Amino acid sequence: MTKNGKISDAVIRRLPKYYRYLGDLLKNGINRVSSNELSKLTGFTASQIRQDLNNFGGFGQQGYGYDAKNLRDEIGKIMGINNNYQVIIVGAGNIGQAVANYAGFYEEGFEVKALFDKNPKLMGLKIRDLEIKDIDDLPEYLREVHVDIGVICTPKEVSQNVANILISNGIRAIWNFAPTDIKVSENIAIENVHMNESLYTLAYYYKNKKEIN
Amino acid sequence: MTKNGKISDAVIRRLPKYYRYLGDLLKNGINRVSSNELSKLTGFTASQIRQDLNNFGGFGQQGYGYDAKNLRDEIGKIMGINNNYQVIIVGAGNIGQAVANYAGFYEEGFEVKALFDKNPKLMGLKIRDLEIKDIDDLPEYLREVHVDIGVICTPKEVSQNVANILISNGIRAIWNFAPTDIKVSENIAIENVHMNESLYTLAYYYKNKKEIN
DNA sequence: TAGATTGTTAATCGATTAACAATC
DNA sequence: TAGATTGTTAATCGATTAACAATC
Repeated sequence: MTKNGKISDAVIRRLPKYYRYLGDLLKNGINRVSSNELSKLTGFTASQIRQDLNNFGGFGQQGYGYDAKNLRDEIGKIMGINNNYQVIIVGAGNIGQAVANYAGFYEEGFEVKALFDKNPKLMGLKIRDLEIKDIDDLPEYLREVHVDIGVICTPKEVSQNVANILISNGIRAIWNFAPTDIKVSENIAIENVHMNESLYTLAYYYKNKKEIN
Repeated sequence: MTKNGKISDAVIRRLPKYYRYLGDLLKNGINRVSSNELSKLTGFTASQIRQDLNNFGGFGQQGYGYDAKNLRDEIGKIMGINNNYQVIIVGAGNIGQAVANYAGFYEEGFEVKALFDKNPKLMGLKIRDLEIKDIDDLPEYLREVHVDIGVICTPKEVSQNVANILISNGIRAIWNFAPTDIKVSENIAIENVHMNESLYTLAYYYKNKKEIN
C-alpha cells in the first residue's frame, strides 16, 4: 500500500491468481492453507502474499493460516467477481466471437448481452443465441439497456472511436483486444489486452534463451 | 539493467510499445523523434525511454533524437520480429481458431503451420487452408517438422500435459491461452496470456472507480 | 556557435523481502 | 503450554526519475 492509501496495480494483478489457486485447493477438498503453501503454488513469496492480503484486511489466523473458502470469497468480493456484469462486444470477427463463446466468463457473472459489427454479411448471424447487431444501432441500444463492460474486438483503426461511442453512452469499463492503447479519462476502467505484445515478448525470450543455451 | 547484466522483464515488455508507436510515426511520414515526443505517445517518461533503449545500445544522436526507421528496425531485431516463426496451435476451439485466423501475426513472420485437436468432429475441418489434425499425431508431426512456437488453446485440465508433450518433442516457446500457469524449465520461453485475470482486474477497477465517483 | 537532446550517473521512490512480536 | 503462522514493521532491493555533462 502506498502512502496515499491506494493499492498498487501489482497487488491487484496478483489477486486473480490467489483466487484461482484457492479454487483449485477447494476443489481438492483442502480448506486450510498457509501463506507458505500458497507461496509454493503461486511462486510469490509467503511474505508478499501476507502483505498483499493485509492491504484488504486480516483474513488469516495466527498459528492456523487461512480458511481457503473464506479467503477465496473475500478476494472474490474485493475484485467483484460474481457480481453479474452486463457485457457487449463490438466487433464480431474471430476474437469477438471467441470471447462471446468463452463459457468460463458466464459462470463468473459476465453475461454477454449483444454483439455489434459493421459487416453486413455478419448481420443477423447468431453466436450463442445472440444475434449480431448493426453497429449503427449501438448508441440507441445503450440508451435502452444497461451495460457494464464494453469489449472492443474491432480493427485498431476504429478502436478508439468505438471506445468514445461506448463511453459517451454511459459505459465505464472497456476490455480492449485491438492492438492499440485506448485512451480514456480517469473515471473509466480499461484493460488493454495486447496479445501482439505478448507474442513479441515470447519471441524475445525464445530468441535469447536460444542464444544462451 | 540489473548488475548481473540481464535486462529486466519490465523493459522487455515496453519494447513492443516503442515498436508499435514508431511504426505509427513512420506511417505518418515522421522519421525523426525525440525521447520527449515518444514520452507523449507512450506515456512513459523520456528518461525511462532513454534508459530502456540504452540497455541495448546508443541508437540516438545528441541534439537530434532518434531516427524512427532505424530505431524501429533495431527494436525489431532485438525482439526478433520478422524472423519467421513456425507456429502450431493445440486446441482448435474458439480461441485456437481465432488465433489461427488472426492475420496480423502472419505479416510479422509468425506462420501457423498446423492445428491439433482431440475432438473428432473438428477433424479435417479447414481453418485458413489448414486442416485440423488429430492431437494423437502431434508427437509424430513434431519429429518431422520444425516448430518454433506452440500455442496452447486447450481446456485448462490438459494444458500442462500438452505443454509437456510439446517440450519433450523439441518445442522451446509456448504461448498459453489456457487459464493456468504452465510450469516449464528455465530454458523454455513461456507467455501465459491469462485473459480471465485481465477481466477480473478490469472488474476490480470498474467497481472501485464507481465507488470513488 | 548556440540550441537541442542524448547517454549516463546519481537520487528517489516504491515494491519486495526479511524479521519478529503478537496470538491463535 | 508449545508450536505454528499471521500481521506488521524495518531493511533491502530494484526500478524509475532527475540531473547534467557530453556532443551532435
